[in-house]
Amino acid sequence: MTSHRPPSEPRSTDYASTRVGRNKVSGKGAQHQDAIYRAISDAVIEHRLKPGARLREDALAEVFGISRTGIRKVLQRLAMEQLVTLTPGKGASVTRPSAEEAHEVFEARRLVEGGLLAKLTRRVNADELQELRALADQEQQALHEREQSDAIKLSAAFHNRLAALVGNQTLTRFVDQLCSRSSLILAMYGHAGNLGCECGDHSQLIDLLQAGKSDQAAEFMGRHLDSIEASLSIDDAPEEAPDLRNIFSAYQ
Amino acid sequence: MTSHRPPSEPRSTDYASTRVGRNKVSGKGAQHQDAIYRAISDAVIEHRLKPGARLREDALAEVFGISRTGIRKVLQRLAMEQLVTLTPGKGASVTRPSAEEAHEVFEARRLVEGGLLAKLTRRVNADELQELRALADQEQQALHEREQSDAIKLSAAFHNRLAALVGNQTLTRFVDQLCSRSSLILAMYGHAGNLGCECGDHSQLIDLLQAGKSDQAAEFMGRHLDSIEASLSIDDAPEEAPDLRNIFSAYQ
DNA sequence: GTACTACGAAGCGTATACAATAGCGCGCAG
DNA sequence: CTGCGCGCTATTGTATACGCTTCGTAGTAC
Repeated sequence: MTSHRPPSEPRSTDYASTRVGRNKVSGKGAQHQDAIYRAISDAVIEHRLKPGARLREDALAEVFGISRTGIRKVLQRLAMEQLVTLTPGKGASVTRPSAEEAHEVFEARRLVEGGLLAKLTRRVNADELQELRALADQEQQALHEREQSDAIKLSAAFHNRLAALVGNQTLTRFVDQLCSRSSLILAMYGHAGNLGCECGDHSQLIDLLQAGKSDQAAEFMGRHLDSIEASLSIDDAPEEAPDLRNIFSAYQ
Repeated sequence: MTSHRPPSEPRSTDYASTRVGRNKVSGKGAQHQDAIYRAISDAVIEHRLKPGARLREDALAEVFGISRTGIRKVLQRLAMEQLVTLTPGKGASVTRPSAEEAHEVFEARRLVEGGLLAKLTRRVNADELQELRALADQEQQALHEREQSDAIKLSAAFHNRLAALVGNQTLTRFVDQLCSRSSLILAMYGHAGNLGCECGDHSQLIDLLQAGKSDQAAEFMGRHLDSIEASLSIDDAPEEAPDLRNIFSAYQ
């Protein structure tokens, strides 16, 4: 779950239902736009919007009850986080991460999350550990109940929370973005049954964290991310110039 | 009349090409906007725009010869990179990084750049080392010639290039952002004489890199960034509600 | 003399209108 | 029948117009 909310906030902010009413609430518009951002972002992360899906400005404007101006702002923000791709003259679509991009994201996560974990062992406390366990448990439960969307979101939430506990907003936001992109990557290259962090890795990670074994925890995180990346079937680029001759050889 | 605003005297209006309408041979407007982005970004990084400086949309629109719409897009992008701050209803201004933010940025840089350096020792080649040396030399020369702007830019360029050599765009972009923010931090908290990476640190770093001593190089980078951070005078926040009673107690 | 209020200007936020462009189908020619 | 070219439509890109918030200033009352 993305967790930026720098601007003024002391409002009920109960937009989470993705049910963004169309009639003007006559409240602050900025808040509304933030809600739209989260709505689209969540939809992408939960795989309700699949990679490659086109996001027409008019359609979004109508759905959310604001003009294209506001939509464009939201889309631009999403584009900067690499969740959507803006093609000049063509419009916006949900990003289809390339194989290379996928590898980059996981490499970045190994580096940053591993480093964060090393820092974290020195400052984590009991309450925080308990909170992490709760998240991991919820995630496992969602997995068993085949609640795919929830599982995806909770998995990301675990990693995000882990990063947040270090207390460095800059790094936390970066990890958030990487997690969101990972979700996209899973949507493209993951198998149906395999939704990322499935095995009890997260629980084991908490164990290591609790034991204060920082090196092992960091290393474990690395392996954890490795295994996720390895589970992807990046059968690679149906990119430029697919070999039609070969693909359709049966018809020749 | 507003007190602090010399009312629009630079009305020379030499945005010569007049209407952008039809004979715009210069091709895509997107390109133009990118140029505007770089212009503002460079101005901030080179300390030609100081932290806290207000960036009025009208003024920028007139200077660059496009409408506020395009300017807003650029400003939003800059805001996402934390170079400018958008205050709702108030407008844009060059970000004034807080002490905490400054620490975060350097912590992030230690983590990421250190990790990147470890990777880099395994894949850097002679040509690339030479290029890095050239950058470091240029930077030293600029420092000796008191070319402050050039030195700042070259220092950032060195770190950026170093990151780019690893070949991970995602991490490279992150480092770029951190370097830009570092420049802002130096503008706020650095002394006039001390412009960041002044001593021959960069050269030494290349030496370690060339010798293939990855651990030492990573550690050296950490100390390098430490020393920059330590050189700042974060006398800390004259933040909200300065205690005037206390400050001016002598006059009571 | 101080403080509070009301008015005014300046600048941002959003919507709408218009221009340009890319995609697509149709028609015409070979 | 096929291949190419042209015009149309759908959608984005940009500018402009208008309303709202915020800040500054002045005036008045206490």
